[in-house]
Amino acid sequence: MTDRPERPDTDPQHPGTPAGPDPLDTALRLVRAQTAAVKRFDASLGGLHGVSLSDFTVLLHLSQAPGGRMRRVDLAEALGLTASGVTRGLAPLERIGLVTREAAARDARVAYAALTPTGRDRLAEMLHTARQVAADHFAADRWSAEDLTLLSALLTRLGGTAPGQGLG
Amino acid sequence: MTDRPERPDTDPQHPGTPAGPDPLDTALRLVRAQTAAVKRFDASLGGLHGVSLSDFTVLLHLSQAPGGRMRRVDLAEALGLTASGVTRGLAPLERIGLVTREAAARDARVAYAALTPTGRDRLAEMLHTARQVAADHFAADRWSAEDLTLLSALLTRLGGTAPGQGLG
DNA sequence: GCCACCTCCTTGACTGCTCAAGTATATCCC
DNA sequence: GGGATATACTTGAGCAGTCAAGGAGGTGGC
Repeated sequence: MTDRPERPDTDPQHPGTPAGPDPLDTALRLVRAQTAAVKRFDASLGGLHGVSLSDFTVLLHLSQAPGGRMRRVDLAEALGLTASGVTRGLAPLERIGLVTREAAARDARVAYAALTPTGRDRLAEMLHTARQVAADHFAADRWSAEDLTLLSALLTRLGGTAPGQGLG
Repeated sequence: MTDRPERPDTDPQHPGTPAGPDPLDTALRLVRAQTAAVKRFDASLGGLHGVSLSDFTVLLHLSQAPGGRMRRVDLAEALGLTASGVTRGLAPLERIGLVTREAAARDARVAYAALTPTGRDRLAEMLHTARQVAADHFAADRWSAEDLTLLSALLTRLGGTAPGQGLG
C-alpha cells in the first residue's frame, strides 16, 4: 500500500468527488450490510426457534462435521471466534439439550461438542427458516442468480475462509 | 419469497447438491467477511489512534454532517444503532475531547454531538490509517477496480442505506 | 523419570451493544 | 391553559464476545 498508483479522483486530500471505487467506503458498506443481515436472521431465528444466528451457525458447523461433533478448538477456528467465545456460546446450547459435551478417548484435554438427536431435528427446522430469510433477503426480484454468485465469490475472496461447504 | 421461481438445483428439500448460488451460504460468508474486516480495522485504529472502528465511523459521520454535528437520534439512524448505543458510544469520545455535547436552541430535548477541532484533526489521521487498511484489505494484486466497484454496488443494494457519501 | 514446554479449555474482568423503563421536553386538541 | 400523546435522550440489566491468566493434560529431551 506504500506505493500504490495514485488515482487523482480518489485523492484523500480532495474531498467531494469520489469518482472511483473507494476501498474504505466499500469496507464500511460491508459492515452496514452485515449488521442488517444479522438483525434479520436473529429476529426470525429467535422468534421461531429461540436461537440466535450464531447459535444456528454453531449447530450448522457441527452438523457438517463427521459424526456431528468437533473439538471445541476447531469449532472456534471454523467460526472465527476465540476458544473462550466457544465455551460461552456452547453453554446455553448444552443447557437446552441441543449439544452435548463428549470426552475424547486418546486425549483428556479435548472435549468434543456434539450435536444431539434433538439438536439435529431442531437444526433442520432452523435451516428451513434460515433459508427463507436468506431467500427473502436476496429477493429474487432484485437479485439475479448471477449477482448472487458474484457476491458470494467476492465475499469468499475477501473473507478468508468459507462458512463450511455443502450447506445441505 | 412465497412464489419465487423454483430452481431445481437449490431446492431446500434436496440436500447434498448445492449447484446454484445459495443465498444462505452467501449470507454466512457476508458475516464472516465482515468479522475479519472489522478485526483488521480495530487492530490498526486501536493500535495507532486508540479508537475502535465504530468510534471512527461515528467521527466520520459527524465530519460529513453540516457543521460537523448531528442530533444523536440521527446519528443512531445513520450508524444503524439504537439511541442508547449512541449514548454509550459517544461517552468515551466526549471524555477524550474528540466530540462535545451541544444543546439545540429551539428544542431542549435534543443534544447535538459535535466534532471538536481536536476531533477533526485526529479524524484526519485516523482516516489516513483507515484508508491504508482498506487499501491493504482490498490489495490491488487481488482486487481490480471493477471488482471493487461491483462489490460496493452489491453491498449497497443489500445493506439498505449507505455509510455516508463523499467520504472525503 | 522428570522437567520444560506446548495445547485445550475455562474463568474473571471488561467492552459494546441490546431492550425496557424512566425523565424531560414538545405538540396537539379541546 | 391543560391533559394526552409523541419525541429525544439516559440508565439499569443483560447478552455476546474479547483478552489475560490459570488449571489440567500431553510430549520431548536428557
